[in-house]
Amino acid sequence: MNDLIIYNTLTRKKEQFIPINYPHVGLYVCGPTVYGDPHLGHARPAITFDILYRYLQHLGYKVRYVRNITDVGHLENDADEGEDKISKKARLEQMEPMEIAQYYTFRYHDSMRLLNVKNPGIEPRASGHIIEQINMIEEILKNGYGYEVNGSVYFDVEKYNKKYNYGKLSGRILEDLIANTRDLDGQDEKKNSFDFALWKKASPGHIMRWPSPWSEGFPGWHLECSAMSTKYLGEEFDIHGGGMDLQFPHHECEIAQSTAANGKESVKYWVHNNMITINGQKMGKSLGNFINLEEFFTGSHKLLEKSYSPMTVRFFIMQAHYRSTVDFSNEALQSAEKGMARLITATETLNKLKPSDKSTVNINELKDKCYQAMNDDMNTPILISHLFDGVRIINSIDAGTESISGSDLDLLKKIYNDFVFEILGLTSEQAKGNNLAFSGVVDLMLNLRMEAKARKDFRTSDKIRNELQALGIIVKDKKDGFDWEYNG
RNA sequence: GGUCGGUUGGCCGAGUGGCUAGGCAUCGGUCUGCAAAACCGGGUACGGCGGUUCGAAUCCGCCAUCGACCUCCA
Repeated sequence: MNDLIIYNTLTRKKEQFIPINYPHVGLYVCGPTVYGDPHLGHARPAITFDILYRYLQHLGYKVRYVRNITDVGHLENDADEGEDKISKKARLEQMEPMEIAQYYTFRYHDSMRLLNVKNPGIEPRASGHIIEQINMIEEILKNGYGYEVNGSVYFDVEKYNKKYNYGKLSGRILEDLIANTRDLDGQDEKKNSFDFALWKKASPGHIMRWPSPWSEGFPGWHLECSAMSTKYLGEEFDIHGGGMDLQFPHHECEIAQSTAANGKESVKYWVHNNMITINGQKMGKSLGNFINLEEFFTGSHKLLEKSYSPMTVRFFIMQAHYRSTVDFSNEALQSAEKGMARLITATETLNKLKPSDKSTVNINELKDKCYQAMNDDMNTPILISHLFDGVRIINSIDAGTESISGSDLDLLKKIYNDFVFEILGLTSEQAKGNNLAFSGVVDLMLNLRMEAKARKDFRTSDKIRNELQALGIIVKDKKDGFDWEYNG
């Protein structure tokens, strides 16, 4: 249980995972900003940290998993006058801001359910924690690391950096930031361009606004995560996750805020997943390769040759290490789809295996390798490669070229149940067996085919096979019978 | 321009100073009435140039190339 190693962005090293309050683990992950449909970029962190959550639980930790919903928009860089993303969308569609946020929150939940991503224990909304954010700003002001200008409050990075180290997470040095500053609009209120907003006074047209000691306005970007993680996980907690693109400035600012408010660092392990590319290119709206999850599941995007099931997307993401970029292409997705089908079929074959007196295969070694892979910074591709080695073992036992003892068979079943379904979170999407009448009819047809084969009536047997195949039923002959799969 | 991270065989994608990653595709074989499935086996690698080393794809340097971030974009 103490063998888990994870890569900590803060130290840029793999470190042994030791929770602050064993056996409890606090896990905070940056969730979506709900102003648009969930896309591949949302799937990657959701799945990465779903696996971490599942694995920690599997190891016996009691995990409190917090994943926020950002429904207080963030200022938009290229919008005129720093407009709130959610309120902008609201005006465009003539809806209430909260209506937009609610709609896309449901859309996000729907996609997560399809991807078999477990619900977090707490899913706090930024809009529901305005008071906590205001309190945090007051703490920061009290400690002297913030200043108010015209109803807005900014974080004093330069002062903070004199005592602490601003830039430690992303490897930035304040002097470089000063040297590289660009000219941006609306910077004149700040002492320094790299200062960031804790509270913004709302412009007259800004719909989302709350009262505060400083102005009617809205909280700054990075504050919600600091306030909500502190509220639910405490001033110090174990793991904070999110996409690599959030390292700077978002997570850097979170560190600064928490440290400035509480006087100490809040996060022990920072974990970041890498990004997704499509056909080798960054995914972006302007590049026309922006594919949302629903388009994947239905195959409706023009770059997709076919639809890809949620489990295919999940499996594909897990076949790459979470700290590597992963490139989506039709060819790669289709090979993942086939590979996963083979893995899932093997788990079904496993349940039909008959034990022998003794084993000719080493199941304990397989188990150890699986744990070693997961313990080594959640190396799911290596885990999957071991599971495929196991597939060969399962099929060989089924074919009679290897044998397995009863106790080894039980262990093998446990390994596959634990790793394939519980930890990797795959589910069988194959429809076989869902309907007793349906599978009964297929079995009946295939028994008739067996009889036809027995009397060498191959015209009839081939006709049955071909017509079943046309209906999506794949017939697999075995030595002493048959098996089949339905991909409807 | 700055910081960081990549560049692996037909495609995807791990890993390691010398010992088969794995998947998909492909080729040969076994099985089969045929096919499929399954099993066995084969081929194709480590961006370029130098250096360290008995030995580097793995360490170092330079170059090329791709990507992320660089203050309000999850």
